Amino acid sequence: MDQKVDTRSRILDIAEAAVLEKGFEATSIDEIVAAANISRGGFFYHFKDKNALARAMLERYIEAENVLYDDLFARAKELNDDPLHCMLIGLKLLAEMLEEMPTGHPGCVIASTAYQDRLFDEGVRELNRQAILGWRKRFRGMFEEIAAVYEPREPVNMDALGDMVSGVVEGGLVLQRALREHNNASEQIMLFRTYLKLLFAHKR
Amino acid sequence: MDQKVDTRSRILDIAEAAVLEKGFEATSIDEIVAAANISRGGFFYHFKDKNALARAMLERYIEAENVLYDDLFARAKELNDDPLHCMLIGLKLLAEMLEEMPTGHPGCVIASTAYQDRLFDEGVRELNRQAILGWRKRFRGMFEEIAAVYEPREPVNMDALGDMVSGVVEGGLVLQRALREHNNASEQIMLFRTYLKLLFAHKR
DNA sequence: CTGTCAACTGGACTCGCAGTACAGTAGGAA
DNA sequence: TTCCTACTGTACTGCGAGTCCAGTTGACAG
Repeated sequence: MDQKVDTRSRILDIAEAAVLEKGFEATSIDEIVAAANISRGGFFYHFKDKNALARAMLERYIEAENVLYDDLFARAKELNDDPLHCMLIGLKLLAEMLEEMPTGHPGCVIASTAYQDRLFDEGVRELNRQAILGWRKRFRGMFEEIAAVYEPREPVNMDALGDMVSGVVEGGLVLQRALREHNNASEQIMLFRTYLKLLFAHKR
Repeated sequence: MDQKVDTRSRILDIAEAAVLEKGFEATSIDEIVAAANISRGGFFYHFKDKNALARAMLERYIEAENVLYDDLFARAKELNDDPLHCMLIGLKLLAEMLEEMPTGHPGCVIASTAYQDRLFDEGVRELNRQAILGWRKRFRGMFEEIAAVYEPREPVNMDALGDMVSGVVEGGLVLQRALREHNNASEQIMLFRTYLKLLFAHKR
């Protein structure tokens, strides 16, 4: 049964790498199977079909991303307790992290999934939706803490501002992929950071 | 020969609608052929393969988007000659336009293409790249005009700021697609607008 | 009136990939 | 010894992309 976990997650590792590099559609099951040194039957033993694989990958990816954010902002909080500065430090860390990734960035699976929509079933789409709503909640919470201390210079919709973190990252990754440059996402985050500095300039 | 143009652009119309709704991969040639009332042979007479179709669609789409931006900011300029206010009005118009689209928005083909990368050949990828670089140039130009009149409160990279327009739109559309909401893109644009207001607050 | 050409039709075929079915097997747990 | 999990291996279906090609239709040119 350790074997099971082992093979399953080996498939997921291989599939994730391939999908992030070439896209879901361009990654064939035969290819995964060959790389994992298993038979086609073995693959379908673990995953009913490609949708099941997509779902499992998304779940893992979202989980990892959440852990990453938890971690990042926990470290930021250690460095500065003020909610605004914590946010700013966290974003800086995020930008640095994105920049350090040699191949650019794995590229967010969310956008990829969103744009290949009909290839996936409702389960995958709902997972995707919940992930973004989760990030909205997370960041809105943080912005509300900031707004409790700093009065925004201009009125903003907190949900939309929360979404803007995801949006700026996703948008930056789209640019990065399309342009074949490697620091667009981190630059976009840095611009967003100065936005926040301007928006929450003075304490209440 | 009118027939040729006619059929070709009918294929493009049908393909574009299908691709924006379901994605490129999920749209089969058989399906396009059926909707256009032509034979498979007829399709391949006009387009060598699916890549040629993608290229033609992208060209048309980018051209249309450029015309749209020209138009939008020309109207904005009529309303206010000041470069900052022209930008702000243009973005407002863009946001309204996105919101008025009943089905959400056709969804930007750029992001879609970027994330299905390996499905396309170098020609398609390069087209995509050039489109984004074109927008970067356009918006950077506008921001430089603004910066000549208004001093930015914080230093910003003008290329990155130019990219941010595309990024915010793309990112907003990704959110919109994934969340199945319909005003995320326009909300994101409005947030970006208040960013610009804060950034370029006082005249030199 | 004839020939040419562009714009198709229609059918047959190859190939790669997803997914199904199912029979068989190796190895550990009860 | 038996049962179960985690596979292997093979064979088959079906779909969609792309190829090949022979034949048709209608406009226009000489």
